[in-house]
Amino acid sequence: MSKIRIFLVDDHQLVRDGIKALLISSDDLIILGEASSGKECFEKIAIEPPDVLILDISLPDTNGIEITKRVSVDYPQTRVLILSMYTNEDFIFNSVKAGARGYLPKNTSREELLSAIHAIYNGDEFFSDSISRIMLKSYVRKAKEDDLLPQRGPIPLTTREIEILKLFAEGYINKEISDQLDISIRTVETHKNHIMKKLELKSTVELIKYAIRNKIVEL
Amino acid sequence: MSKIRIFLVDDHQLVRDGIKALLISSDDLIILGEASSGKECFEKIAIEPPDVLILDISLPDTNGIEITKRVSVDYPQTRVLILSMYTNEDFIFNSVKAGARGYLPKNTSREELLSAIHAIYNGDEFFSDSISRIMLKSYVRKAKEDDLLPQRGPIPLTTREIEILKLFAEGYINKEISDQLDISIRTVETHKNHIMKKLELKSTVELIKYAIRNKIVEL
DNA sequence: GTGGGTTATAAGTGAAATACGTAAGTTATA
DNA sequence: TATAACTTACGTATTTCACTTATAACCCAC
Repeated sequence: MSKIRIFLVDDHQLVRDGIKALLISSDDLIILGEASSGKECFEKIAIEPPDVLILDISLPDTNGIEITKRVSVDYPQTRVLILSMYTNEDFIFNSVKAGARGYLPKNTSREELLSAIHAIYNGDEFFSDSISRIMLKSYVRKAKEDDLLPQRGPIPLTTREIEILKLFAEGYINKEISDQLDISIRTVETHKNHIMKKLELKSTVELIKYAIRNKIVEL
Repeated sequence: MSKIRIFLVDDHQLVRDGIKALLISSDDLIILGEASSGKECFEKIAIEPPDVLILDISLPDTNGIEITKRVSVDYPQTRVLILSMYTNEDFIFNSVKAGARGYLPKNTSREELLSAIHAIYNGDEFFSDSISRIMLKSYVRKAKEDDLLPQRGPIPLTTREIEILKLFAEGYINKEISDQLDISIRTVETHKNHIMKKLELKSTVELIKYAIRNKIVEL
């Protein structure tokens, strides 16, 4: 069985040495190399891309998220594990968005670090309990926002009006709407006028935006 | 110390009995009552709202999510714990969105159920490991989509064209745009035609949606 | 430095679409 | 049953669309 090849990026010598010390005794891992800056990191991994890249967020010349983005594109076989003292949701979200497969706080244990390395090496994601909690909080927050933003009050339109608005906001012109609903084009226009009046909208552009905001149509 | 008052909603007698059997021996809890439908549930909790409402998703006359919504508004002091055999992300998301404080699969253990009850009674959220994993997967997926959706490729428009599109998508009609930019209305029309041709858009509605998707204007 | 591509400007023209005020017939519902 | 709300419709004025043509400015390459 081949060993998991690790590359370490952290701007503190002591931290790198600490991580190495934690990993050295695991005989299914091998430390391929290390770097203290983004520049050094890219120079070295170009020679031999590792299986797992352990990244700090804050670095002298760049940050772990930028490195993650580039690595995800240029070395898709390399999986990124973020190891950071920063645990705020923005960093986590942006790391994941950039393509990180795992995120650990710096006060993690040796066992957790090893679990994380193995998990992401096997194609899974790994987030420590504390990071998971932060992500779940964010999930809950976003789920609730999902309800608050889109509609400030019920839609005060009739069934027919919503029907017209939906078709219009889907891109049909009045003639097509009148054909589909088998009514006069004038009626379609009137309905649209009523909608605009009711909602106090001044242009068809606002009408379309209203339809999107209120999920009458997809964007 | 007062006991945590529980109310059970599930359309299967056997399930309700099972849950009661699991909880009966905990002397810091008391089963206030139970219901097998939404209607019955609302009738009974109106008399004495519980601290924790344990809800099934599927019910004969409604569903747990609708009940959650109403309870969250009408009885804010009552916390909802969803206990469902359905573990797909949509149900979880919508439950949380509706105001549920916890979500457990039906194959949960007595210990986990008790932990969940105590957690949400204390104002925390509680999701079982399996549910948490589903939520985290979704978090990761959404984080990645966050980058993919907004732009599939760079905007192939000139500065002037973007300027025209921006004003149009803000709701100005051609005449107003021509006045603001101090150009002929024919020029505005020509620009708009060019934009439509370039982007292969068939209606002004699509034009507006394009502008929103590509963040040329706010929704 | 001349030709070619891109951009920004403008116009003609007929057809198509829309805006807006008005109004009649139909349901709900109080 | 009276009133409000909803759906339907038209006339006229305005606006936009679709397609074509045209000119000046600019940049870039050969």
